[in-house]
Amino acid sequence: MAPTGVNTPVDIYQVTRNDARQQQEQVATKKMSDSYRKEVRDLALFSDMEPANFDALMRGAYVQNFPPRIELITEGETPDFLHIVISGTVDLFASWNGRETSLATVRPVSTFILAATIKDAPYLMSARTLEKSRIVLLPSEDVRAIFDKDNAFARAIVSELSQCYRAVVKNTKDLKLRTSLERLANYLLRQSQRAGTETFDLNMEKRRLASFLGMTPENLSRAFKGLEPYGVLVSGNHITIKQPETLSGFAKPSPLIDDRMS
Amino acid sequence: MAPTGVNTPVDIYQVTRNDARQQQEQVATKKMSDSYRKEVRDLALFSDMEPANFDALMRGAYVQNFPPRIELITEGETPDFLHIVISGTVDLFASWNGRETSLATVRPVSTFILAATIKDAPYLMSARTLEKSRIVLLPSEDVRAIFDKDNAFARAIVSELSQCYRAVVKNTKDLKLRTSLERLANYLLRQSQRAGTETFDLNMEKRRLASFLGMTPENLSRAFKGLEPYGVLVSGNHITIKQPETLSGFAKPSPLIDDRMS
DNA sequence: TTTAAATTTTGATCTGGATCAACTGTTCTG
DNA sequence: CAGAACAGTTGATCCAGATCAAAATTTAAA
Repeated sequence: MAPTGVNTPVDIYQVTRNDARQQQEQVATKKMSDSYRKEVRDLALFSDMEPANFDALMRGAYVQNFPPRIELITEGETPDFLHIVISGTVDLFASWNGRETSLATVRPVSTFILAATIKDAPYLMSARTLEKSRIVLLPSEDVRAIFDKDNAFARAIVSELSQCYRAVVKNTKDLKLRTSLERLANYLLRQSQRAGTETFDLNMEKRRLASFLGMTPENLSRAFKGLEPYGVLVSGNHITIKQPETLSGFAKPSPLIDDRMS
Repeated sequence: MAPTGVNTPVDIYQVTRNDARQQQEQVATKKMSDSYRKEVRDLALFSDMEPANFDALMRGAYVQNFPPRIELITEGETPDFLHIVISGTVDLFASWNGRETSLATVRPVSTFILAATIKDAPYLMSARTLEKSRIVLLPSEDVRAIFDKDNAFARAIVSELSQCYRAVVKNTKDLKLRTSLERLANYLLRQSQRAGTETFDLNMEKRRLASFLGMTPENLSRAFKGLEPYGVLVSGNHITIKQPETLSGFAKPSPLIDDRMS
């Protein structure tokens, strides 16, 4: 009945709003000093815009430290801020009818929910921190105002959105054209390539990897077993691809699905 | 083994390039006169741009009539043109490892493969006409050149890409959070809403609808049966939703998945 | 109109992957 | 440090949906 890779929201990462508020107070929200200016400015999204406009954007910005497992935004709400992950990890997920699925992981340094911010339309995904994270918050109204007057910024947004769009299309192809075993095999090859070695650590819990790949944790566990014949060695988070060609022969990676850039 | 809603490419719509070329010659490619200017200009994507820039774009434009089942573009190729469907229907699909799946249907008047054109990156999807179609072709280089100098155009592209991005995200949620029966139920409700009546015709073959919804034709057939208890009457292409509330109670449509605008 | 070809439907069977349950190992926490 | 949560694994069972085969329609072509 229930589709693949879905958890009831109550059995995982359940942190109440109150908990969140409590913990946030430990590290106060503050106006952004120069501390993270450079990191933000270096993002392709902001690097070409007018200095004056960048300054204006930064004047309204906040930096906030969040503890793990805090829900930052909730799907359906209206975007108050464009978020930028400076450190830590953020999980984008969605729920429907008591089911939940992981859609993406955001790592430093990058933004999320740009499309909702620009269109001033409700979030389609919720976001939660996975670990202690530092987030820059840019008021949506400021972002839209500067989008309206800064042409370089508008063009950078085009570039960013194209990238995001293409990433989601690739993900859809992965989901519709491959079995779960194939998805896992290709995921491992991508991670291996990213690491530049045949040995690497999974950078998220298996539970969430399962949800991301559209399967249950039990099945992911079996899928890892199923890749043993292709030379995949698993020990906790630690993965070794002993026979990359063999695995590749099974996974048949394609740049039109698996190249995370372009 | 094979994932859901997939066909081998050879068993459907197999039209060779030669066939295409032969038939195209029946209706010659031509430089675009004023005939379709207005339709193109009325698209949100082009309506705000500088008249001079729009003219420049139109000077390089072609209109072409295609017979049904012609492959217009092939995934992996580099975008030569931004396409605009003036009449007819275009299917966007993708293949991997001998499997194929339908990703979207483009209807008049709208563009497709904007992201690839702007980024000058390989197509992620192939496109084929489903019926006799009239397509306007704008050379990609022209589009990029004018994107670089026309600020209103750049902003319109942001709006269009946001829309596309959000549509794909919604589709992913549909796929990952719902069973095939739920997807069909919600699809019918959307179509009904679009038509404004409880009675409407499916606007594509069931075979392709199945692929689009991520299931096999056999299963779609059974799914229609499975919706009878919720007051869905099917006769060929003709659908009647006899008890919209009952169906809605089962389908549980959500604006964050099913609202095609916003 | 009469074949021919393709789509759709129906039935029977199979299988990938979900669910349920029990157990192990890990990491918080009092 | 002991106990409680929780992540991960393993086994047994179940089910949604794929596959295979064939009949019934529909569409297209001669």
